Amino acid sequence: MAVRKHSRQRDALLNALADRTDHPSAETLYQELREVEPKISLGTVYRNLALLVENGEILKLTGGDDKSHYDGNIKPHDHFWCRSCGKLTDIFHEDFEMTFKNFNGRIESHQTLYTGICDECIKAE
Amino acid sequence: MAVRKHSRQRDALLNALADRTDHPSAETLYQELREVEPKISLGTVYRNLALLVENGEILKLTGGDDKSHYDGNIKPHDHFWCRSCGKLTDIFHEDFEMTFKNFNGRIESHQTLYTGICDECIKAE
DNA sequence: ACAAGAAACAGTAACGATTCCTATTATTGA
DNA sequence: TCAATAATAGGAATCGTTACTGTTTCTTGT
Repeated sequence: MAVRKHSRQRDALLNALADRTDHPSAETLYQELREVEPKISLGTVYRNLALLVENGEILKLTGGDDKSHYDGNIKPHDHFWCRSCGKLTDIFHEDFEMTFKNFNGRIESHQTLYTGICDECIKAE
Repeated sequence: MAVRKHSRQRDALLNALADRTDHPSAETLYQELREVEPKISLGTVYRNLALLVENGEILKLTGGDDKSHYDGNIKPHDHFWCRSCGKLTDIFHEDFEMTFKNFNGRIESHQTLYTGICDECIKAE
């Protein structure tokens, strides 16, 4: 894969992930993209999601349910998963310092998943 | 499933997860348990893992690779995944305070996944 | 503009982790 | 010891994801 070529489908995917705070799965993105790119295939969605993740243009989130979710916001932030409704929402925090003792690896990124019950579900209980 | 019955297999599973700091997958646990419970089935491993997680006796970890990993240590702590060797190691931290603004949900647990290169792999590079 | 080479594609088959199903076995309380 | 039923073994089914194949599209040099 020497030279990366431009692709309409990848543009549409990146565009579909911009300016939204939900965290769609590959299948959800596939369904949405079919409206603008009717012939797009699920394999193309997966391949381009992987390319964009590798490129640091989007984030892949795991945990909560069994599938991966994708985030167009690459600013470091955490996520909260409601085990009641399954919704995945953003949690931002500033001035966050962490200290490790006896840790000599190199941390390139971290991802925090909070689990519990969200605002709406508490009200609905 | 009104009354929970005792089971040799579930005991063996819980025992297999005690006092270890690696984070085996269901398949790994299955292979190990076959030595003490030769007739155990993979379905039994999965069902009991789910029961133990639901019961708060073990933790289910996701992220890193595509499978779930299980942790017998339920003391809150984070994990570090080396994307080079795939190893999942514990990261403990004390006096850890987090402040949330405008967050009204109820957090019952959180899980942090750090990604990067571990000690050993840095040396091996 | 054009043609060649390669990346990306659509469509579909294959894969692997997990869940579900069914007949059988083990645990429990009487 | 017996009846009720939770739990099991074994295997089929499911589902998210990846791999494969022949075709299309993008890029680059002419």
